Amino acid sequence: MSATDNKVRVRIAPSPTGDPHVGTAYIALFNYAFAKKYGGDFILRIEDTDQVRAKSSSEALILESLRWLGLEWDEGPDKGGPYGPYRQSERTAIYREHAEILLKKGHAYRCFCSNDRLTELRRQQRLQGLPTGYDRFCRSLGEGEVQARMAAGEGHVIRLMMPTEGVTKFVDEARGELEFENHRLDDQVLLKSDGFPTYHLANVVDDRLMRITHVIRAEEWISSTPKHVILYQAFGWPQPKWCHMPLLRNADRSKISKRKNPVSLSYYRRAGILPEALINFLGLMGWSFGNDVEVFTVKQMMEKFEFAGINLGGPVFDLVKLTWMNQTYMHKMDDSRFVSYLRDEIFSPSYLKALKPLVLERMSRFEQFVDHNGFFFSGALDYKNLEIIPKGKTPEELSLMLGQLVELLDELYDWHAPQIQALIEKHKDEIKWKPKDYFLTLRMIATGRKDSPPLFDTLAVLGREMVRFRIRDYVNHLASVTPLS
RNA sequence: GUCCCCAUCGUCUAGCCCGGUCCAGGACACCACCCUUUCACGGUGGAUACGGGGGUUCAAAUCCCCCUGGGGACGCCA
Repeated sequence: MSATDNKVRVRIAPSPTGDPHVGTAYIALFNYAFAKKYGGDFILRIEDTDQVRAKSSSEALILESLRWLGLEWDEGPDKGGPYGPYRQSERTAIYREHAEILLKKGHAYRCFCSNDRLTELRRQQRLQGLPTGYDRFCRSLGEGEVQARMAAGEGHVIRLMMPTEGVTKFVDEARGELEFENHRLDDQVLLKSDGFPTYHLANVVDDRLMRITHVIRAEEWISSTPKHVILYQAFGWPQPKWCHMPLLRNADRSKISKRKNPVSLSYYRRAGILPEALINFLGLMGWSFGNDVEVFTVKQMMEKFEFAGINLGGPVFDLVKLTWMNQTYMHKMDDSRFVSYLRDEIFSPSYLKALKPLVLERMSRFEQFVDHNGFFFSGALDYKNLEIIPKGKTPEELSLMLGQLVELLDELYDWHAPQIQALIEKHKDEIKWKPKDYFLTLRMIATGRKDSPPLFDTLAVLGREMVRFRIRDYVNHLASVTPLS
């Protein structure tokens, strides 16, 4: 084995299905710190195998966000490297080839079961209190039948043939040895009927082909790891080392989610959180520097990082402490950084340009700009002096309506004024609110004032995360001033 | 429901592996006081935690078991 074979190689493998996620940055940070501690490589791989949900705009945002945080990768889709391509959608031939290998080796089989059958199967299993999972119906299909159905062009998937007895063990670097009974493992789909691989296949194949030595990922993957271990065994490959980081949590301790927390890195950037403050704060999640030191750089972190130092309790992502962290970094800024930050991030040319059509005709002197448009640059607003609850509506009704709205906004694919307008008009009609009640209320919540530029354009410019944040913030405010009975 | 992971102040955590130095340390938030024309920063002090029950031991936050609680996974999503 040559020296390069021993080189530490880790990866971050985000799926480009939406805004760049704070959890991605969190896992990226620990991968980065670990790799750099040992002079290893940090690889960025885009896992865009979900044809339905992958968005090309999302990938660019992920790259931009990780760069903003200073987590620069050594190999990735934009800069290439010796093990490319680094975008899974460009590697489908590789996955098909590997699925064929497993088929030949007798570790996989073709399955023709329909989605309807699978759904019904799961329903029955749950009804009877049985563990859900594929019943391995197609395992027993004869070769002749398989060939015939394939020749007839019948759609099918390729499943992994799990061992039915014994146990699968692996060492989690943060937890020690973990053990799973094989007969409980599902015959995982490896290749979907659209010819694309599932996460399990693509991930294992790529990690091997890209010579990944340590898989550092979130805790939610623990229960899939035995399947991955078995895949490595089926291919006859050596395993990487595994380490699962605790999951970031909402205040109620559930897995961090956009419904309960801002999770978009774009949001934190817009909110004026400094990248080094966010990174430092993330470094405090599940890990500590030691000696009661809380303020440190990535460089300092990577000197000290060890798997054994990981605290397994799921850390609550606390905006208040993040804000404190940001303050300590802000106060240390020099003059030029202060000026350039405001100019490039807060009053950036692109943002000002987006604002121009909304604000210009309402101004007669430039001095009015700041006073009229503060809400375009701030976060939480002050609702104390506004009468937001429409006449004839109860706080409960308003709260319910806003809850529905947040859900709807979340599902909106295109965040542009016409789409936002269509969605909101529809909701308004469905719940039979008067336009004035609905729009004025929303305007006040989004802007903190009764007068502002056109509502939908304003929401579009503010961004999904900010709008959602303000609605949520207002609902909290509402609950605090009117104790719900 | 089934399997798996986890468990120290409200929150982030130190201590736990190698039991005594811990009537548990630091930080955020909170309260009080000081500084101060205001606010903020800063300083000082305060309140607040080993989930419960059994063991083991001279001794347990630290080791073992049970319970409870929390979380995750169970998709042709990742």
